[in-house]
Amino acid sequence: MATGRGRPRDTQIDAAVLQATAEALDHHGYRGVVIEDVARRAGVSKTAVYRRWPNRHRLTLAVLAERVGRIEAPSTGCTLCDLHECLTLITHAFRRLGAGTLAQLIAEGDDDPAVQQHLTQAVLDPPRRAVHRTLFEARRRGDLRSDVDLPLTVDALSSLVFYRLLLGADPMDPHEIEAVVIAQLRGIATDADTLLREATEHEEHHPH
Amino acid sequence: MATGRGRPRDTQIDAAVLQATAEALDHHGYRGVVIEDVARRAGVSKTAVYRRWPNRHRLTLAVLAERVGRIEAPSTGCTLCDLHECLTLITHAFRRLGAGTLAQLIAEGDDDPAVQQHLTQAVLDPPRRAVHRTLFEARRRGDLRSDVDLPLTVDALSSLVFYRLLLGADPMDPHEIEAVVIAQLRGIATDADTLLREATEHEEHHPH
DNA sequence: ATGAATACGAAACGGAGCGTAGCGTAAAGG
DNA sequence: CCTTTACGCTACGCTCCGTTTCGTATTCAT
Repeated sequence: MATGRGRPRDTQIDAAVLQATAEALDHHGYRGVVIEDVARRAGVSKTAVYRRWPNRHRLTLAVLAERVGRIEAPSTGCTLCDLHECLTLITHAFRRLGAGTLAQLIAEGDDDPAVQQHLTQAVLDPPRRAVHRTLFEARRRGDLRSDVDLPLTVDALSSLVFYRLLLGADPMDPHEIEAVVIAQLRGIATDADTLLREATEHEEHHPH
Repeated sequence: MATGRGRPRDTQIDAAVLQATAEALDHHGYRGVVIEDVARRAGVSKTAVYRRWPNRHRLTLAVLAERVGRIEAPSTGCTLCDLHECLTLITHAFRRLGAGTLAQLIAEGDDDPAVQQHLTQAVLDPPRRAVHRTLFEARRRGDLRSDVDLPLTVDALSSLVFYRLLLGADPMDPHEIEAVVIAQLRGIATDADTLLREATEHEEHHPH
């Protein structure tokens, strides 16, 4: 890899395989990612796939990481708005991913710590960090009590999104997200009422 | 089935297979439930297994339903205590179940609504109902605001348990459960401070 | 008693899909 | 030119699901 000895890899193959994998993922979920089919649709041999990714788990993660990894924590200064936006972003990103796919990836990591770590790093940490950052900023502004357990609150907020995706009938809708964020804020804010008022004003400046 | 024509089924086989399945589940998780192995350890033919359960998914659910289905909603009259107890029960029941197993079952139901429904009914609904009942009692006592979205609050509380089990490093510990319940109560209670005080008194009567 | 229906065990099978290996060819560098 | 690596093709071994076949056993109905 370091030295350029031998025939260089065809970078178009990487792209084609990732493309085909993404399509299979969207159409049939994780179990639709069948290496032989992916290779054929990419116009590539199975060998070429396995030369780049050690197994279909890692291949799939390579696609998902790009989709989910780009969640940015919003920062408007309005705590309620930021949290709402944050959870909305996560909901959208993971809704496209699909419940079965995520569940399958989790299951596969059950007995292999390395697999589990890759999943966590590539797919689960990014949204967590976004929520954490949002809460951190809020606390820095003095919006949150000082005794709030930040990691636990991160879990409390993001867990709902995953739960509804994995186990619920429907993913979260905007109204539900708002209700949860408000209830949560009442539990951890120094002055929840003021935050709610600020959010209402903010809404008037950025309608819909 | 209605008429007793033909040789009756050996009820010991049912028991032996369920037993063997439970052991496999505890030792190696869902993927350890290999029909051929289960049958052998139960001293039974594979045919006998498939005559009773249509596939390993249903066989596994038959075991889990008995374990998880017996979660009873506590009812001491102390809202905080009841919720704490409720979440603790769920955490214990599902910790034994194992993250990989649950994830695998969810994944398998992805493209088959019937499978998904069986899982929901046998494993996921019981804990949900326990939380719901606990919250319902609390609202009936007037401990909760009247505008509280009960189903959503049920999700908010139980989601955390599942999230930590499926995606987190460790399941919830008692201290974390308490912190979450308190924060949540501040968001939905009519008078959170009084509830907390009651819980403290209750604790003195039922120490440890 | 005899026959139909059902259960049981043993064994073999078909199928899906993962990941690997062997072989011949192609492209790069020393 | 020789070594190294990439590529495609094909075949293979492996695991495990769920099915089928066949001979035997057990029960009820007539």
